[in-house]
Order: sequence, then C-alpha cells, then structure tokens
Amino acid sequence: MTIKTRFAPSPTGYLHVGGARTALFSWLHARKHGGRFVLRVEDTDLERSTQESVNAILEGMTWLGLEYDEGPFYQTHRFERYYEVIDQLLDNGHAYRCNCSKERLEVLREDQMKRKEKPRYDGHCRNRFVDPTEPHVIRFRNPAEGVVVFEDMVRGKLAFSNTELDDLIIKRTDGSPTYNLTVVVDDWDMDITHVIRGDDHINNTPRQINLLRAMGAEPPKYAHVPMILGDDGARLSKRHGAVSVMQYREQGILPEALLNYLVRLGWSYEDKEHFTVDEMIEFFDIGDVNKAASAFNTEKLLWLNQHYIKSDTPERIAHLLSPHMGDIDIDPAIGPDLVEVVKAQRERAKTLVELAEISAFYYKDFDEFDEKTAKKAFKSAAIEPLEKVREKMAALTDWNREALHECIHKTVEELGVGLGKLGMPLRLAATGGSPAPDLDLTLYLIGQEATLRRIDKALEYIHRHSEQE
RNA sequence: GUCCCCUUCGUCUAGAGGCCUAGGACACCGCCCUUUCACGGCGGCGACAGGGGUUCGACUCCCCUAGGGGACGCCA
Repeated sequence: MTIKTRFAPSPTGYLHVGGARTALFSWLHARKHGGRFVLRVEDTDLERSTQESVNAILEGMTWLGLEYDEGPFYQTHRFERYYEVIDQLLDNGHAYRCNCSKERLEVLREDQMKRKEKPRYDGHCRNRFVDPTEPHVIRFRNPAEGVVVFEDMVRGKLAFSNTELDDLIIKRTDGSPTYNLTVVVDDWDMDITHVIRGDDHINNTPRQINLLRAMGAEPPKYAHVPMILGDDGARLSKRHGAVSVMQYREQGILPEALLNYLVRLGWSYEDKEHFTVDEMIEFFDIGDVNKAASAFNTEKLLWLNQHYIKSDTPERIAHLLSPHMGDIDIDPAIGPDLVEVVKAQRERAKTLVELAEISAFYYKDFDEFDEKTAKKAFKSAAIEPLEKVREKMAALTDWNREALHECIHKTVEELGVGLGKLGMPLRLAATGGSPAPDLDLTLYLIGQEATLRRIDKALEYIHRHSEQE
C-alpha cells in the first residue's frame, strides 16, 4: 500500500512555524517512502475560516517548497459525504439525536467540576426518542467500557479508557458536521496511512479510533509530534515576534534556512547541523522525533541563515536580495553588479535585509559618516594622506584592484606612515562606516567617480571639524 | 479539578545499563588570523529536576514527588 500523509490546517490565520514543521515532517515521511502528500483545508468552522487564510497558507507552503500531490481538498465541499456517514451511524445505532439544551449542559459541567470530576456529557439522550423535526444535534455513541490502545510512532504505546471519553457531537444544530467526524471520514476516504499532527491531538485520537471502528474502517498509524515553544518556554505566540512563515521571508530569511532550522527542532541525525532537502529526505525518520516540546531559538535560525547566505550561489542570493534592495529605494541595476556585491558582502550579514543595508553604499552616497568612527579617523592628520591618495586615484585611467592597491601603498610609503593612517580614513570616506571587505575591492566596486566624490566630502568634513577644535 | 503527555548545558540536541571524566551545535567569554567589520581556526564556561528502588553497575529500567505542557467546545 502506498504511504500517504496529509497536512490539514484550518484556515483561520497564517501558516505559523509550528504548523510548518508539522507539515514538513509529514511531507518528509511521504517523500522518504515514495508516498503521496495531501493538502486538506479543514474549513468547517464557517465563522472563522477565510479565503485569505487559505491563500496565506498556500503561499507559505509554496515558499518552503512543500509541494503536495493531491488537493487542496476543502471539507466544505464534502458535506454530502459526511451526511451519508452520519446517516449510516444513525441507522446502525452508533449515533443518536440529542436535544439537551446548552443550559442543561452548562449546569451539568459546573456540577461535575464542583465534584472534581472531568466534565463530560452524561448520556442523557442516549436512549431517549428525540423528534427529528425538532432542533437537535447528533452524538456519537462512544463505547461505554474497554480501553483504546494504539501505537504512536513518536510516543510509543498509548492507552485510553473509554470511561474517560464521552459522546461527542458529530453534527451541530445548524446541520454542519464537526471536526472529529470530518477528519476521520476524510482520512479514511483519502486513504491516509499515516496521520502526523501536533500532540494537542493526542486526546482526540481514541475518539477518532472509536469513530473509525464504528464506521467499519481500519485506523491509520499515528505520530504525534511535540509543539514548538517561544524563547521563554511559553506557548509560541505573536508576542514572541515572528510566528508566521511569511514574516520570516520578509525579514530576509531563506526558505532553506527555515526548513533546516525546523527539521532540527525535535529531531537530529548524528552531529549533523546542515541538511539539504535531499539529505532530510534521506535521513529523516518519524520514529526518531523527540517527545518533548522545544523552544524556538531565533539566534540559531540566524546562524543557519548566514550559513546559507554565504554558501548558496551568489547569483541566487543576488536574485533574492534584489527586492530587499528595492525596499530601501535602491535599484541594483544602476551601479556595480549585484552578484559581485553579494560576493563582497555576504559573510557580513545574517539576513537579506541586513545584507541590503550594508550593501547600500555601493549604490548610493550615504547621508553622513558614522560619528564614532569619524571621531577617530577624521583628524587633521588624515588630510594629507587623503589628498595624496585622491590625486593618484584621480589620475588612474584603468580603475582596477591592482592599481588601487598600488595607489594606497605608494601613498603610505611616500609619507612614511603606517597603513592605518590612510586606511582608516579612506575606508570611512568610502563606506560611511558600513562593514566592507578589502579596501581595494571596495573602492573598485564603488567606482572612480563616487570614490573621488566621497574623498572630497570627507576632506570637507575634516576641515569643517578641525576649525572647531 | 479530572484525564493524558513531557523533563540531559541558557537554547537545540547525542545518549537504547558499563563506550560518560556525559558528546556536538547556537549563544556567551578568551586567544589567533586580520587594512575596518565579518568569515575562519583554537580554547573556555556550562546539564542528566528531586527522592526512593532494581542491578556488581544507572542519564539510561521501575515507583513517588516536583515542575512544565496539552485535552476536557454545537473550535479545529
């Protein structure tokens, strides 16, 4: 039988990192075993589901490269099928109508809490006749005794007593089917062999197994993966910063970095830290996933991101960087080749946003020099070296690294000073204070015209400030 | 409250009874490299939640306690 897994988000918000990791594990399991991966949209909550959310989730999946083989299926398109199953359950006595009022249920719950019991439906309508033409819900008749046992691929053997379970609602008063019914029918109809989902569903599993059995279906295998916590160990939420996958893209994170980070959260393979997608598929084993929840650590994500920024091809990084340059009003088509700039700058940035910021000076004159550095570098002693080197550079007819290197070294030699005396001010003059590589490379990329202009600007600055001394 | 689950450095993790003086990674701190900033290299700091068993021997097995999380909805 072909292995088939699924990702089944409810479209009530964006794709967050927790959901993305669950999807990744599910996807990896399918890919590893040559199986199929299904995307199913669980939109039975008409109130909260939106098309906007569906789009956001799809966009996130695409960005991460988690392509699906089937779907997206929408549960709202499958109501007829759910009714068919519900009618069957009703016919063979596995379900019954219930017209208990919300008030009665509330009183019941309060009483149970007061008696320190687990709140649950008391089966009031189990054997009562309820007029089908009157408003009512339909409940599943859960087995009264026995134990539901299943082997979870992550948790191991799990057992739940039926006495802990109650008769859950499978069809609401408004006629719509509920979650526990729809998942079970869909997983069955879609031949899902492995249900990989968050461990907040552990408690639903015995109910779903009972439902499946009542329908005469064979339960799939289950794997409940732990959740992701925020930096502080609390449940991940907006207050921890970015939780939506697309926010990471906006912040200049590469999809492979996020994927690599996510796969190592709750899973590992030897001492390996870097995984290509192919390696993930090769080494991933759902059975090796940890049981405990793990905290999301942005520092490590950033470290991985930097790794990919400096090891992917400069062409690809340049391509991804381009829109971020646009965000700060720079058109990389005007100025040095962005690929060359990426090569020069990339080991100095943790995100594409940062890379754009520290690369801006290649394309655009900065407004002011970094004050702290200027205090040290722009003293009157810098005037002569700067003027001398400017003269040499202005005379160059071929603007290349070797020639620039020579200009710099000849100048310090003639002046009999250390390299720092010229290097520091010249660097500040050219970059404004941004981190940059070797001076000759930096100046080469900036170009002759801009370099001379910036040296003049620096000289003017020094004169202005030394007058005040 | 009831039920279920989880517990190794600050964080992500290795560890399936002797290989553990508990390994790796991020972060942090030193040193080296260096025309700035980085990259890189080397080194340092740093953990088995607590208590009982079982065993010749427990991070590893069992029990209890504590802490954390989840579920308990006509949400999914």
